[in-house]
Amino acid sequence: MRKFDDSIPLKLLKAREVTMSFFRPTLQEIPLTEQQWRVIRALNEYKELESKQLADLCCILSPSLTGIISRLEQQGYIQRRKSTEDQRRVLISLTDQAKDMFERVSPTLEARYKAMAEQFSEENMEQLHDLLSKLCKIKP
Amino acid sequence: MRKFDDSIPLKLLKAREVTMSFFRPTLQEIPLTEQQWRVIRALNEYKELESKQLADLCCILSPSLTGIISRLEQQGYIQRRKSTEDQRRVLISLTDQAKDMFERVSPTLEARYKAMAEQFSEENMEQLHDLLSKLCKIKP
DNA sequence: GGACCTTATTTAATATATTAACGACAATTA
DNA sequence: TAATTGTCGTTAATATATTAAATAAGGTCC
Repeated sequence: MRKFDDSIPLKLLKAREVTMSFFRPTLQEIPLTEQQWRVIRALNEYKELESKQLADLCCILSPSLTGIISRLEQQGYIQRRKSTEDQRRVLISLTDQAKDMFERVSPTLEARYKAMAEQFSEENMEQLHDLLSKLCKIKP
Repeated sequence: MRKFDDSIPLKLLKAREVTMSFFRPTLQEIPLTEQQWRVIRALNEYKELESKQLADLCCILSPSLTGIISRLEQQGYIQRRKSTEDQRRVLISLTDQAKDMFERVSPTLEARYKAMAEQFSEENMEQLHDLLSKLCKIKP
């Protein structure tokens, strides 16, 4: 019988917690939640996205994203508009305020990422990226 | 500037979602949540645990565990008693009903795990276990 | 043009995550 | 032994996760 700790889903969860511990303190100071930062980071890169695209990229389910979006909108970090072609679609983008905040905060978070990567080692990091990409391709 | 998808925390999250997709349908039929099953699996192996030990093993924070425990108790799956030496501690264990359910369900879940492991390949699985163990040792 | 089917987003209901703070008890110290 | 300090479990408040169902717009078939 396989042991409790020999579970890949559990180890992925624990590993994720360890990596996030590098960033939580910085995010708390802003303050932003982990998910809010993920959304902002995606929008910073892709400029304007539909709600569903954003959900897929950020690995957040649509119902959760609805709440996250509305809270970020209240905080003045994002704006949304309806697509003119397809009235079902909602297009989301960052406000200038969010872009400024991003430029101000990302250096600190990048530094934390670098600290994490160095401690883990570049070689391990590459191997892990590779394995996780492979793992994401399997289907039930 | 590092790209959005080059984030280890995000890739860990996505990989975990992929692996969990193998088990969710089975758990839904019982029905049990992912976290409830994690708690039951831990208790099946360690027999009796303090709330905090259980939280650490399952990677669930104490406040979340309080709710999970009370719901599992209502469903008749677990029982709790106060430690005689230290009145602060709560000792938690499975009921016979839970043990029966575990014996009935675990073969199916083990089969799903095997299907996942085979698709990913034994070699990749070993490498991933190894890398995740290493990753869990780094500190912010 | 209307019945039908599909897709995008939201709402609702319940469960869990996260942080802060509280109460009870235990160990330590003054 | 009274005060202090620390730990365990819980409660409270807010945010997110999960599933099902509702809404609304678009596309198809006839």
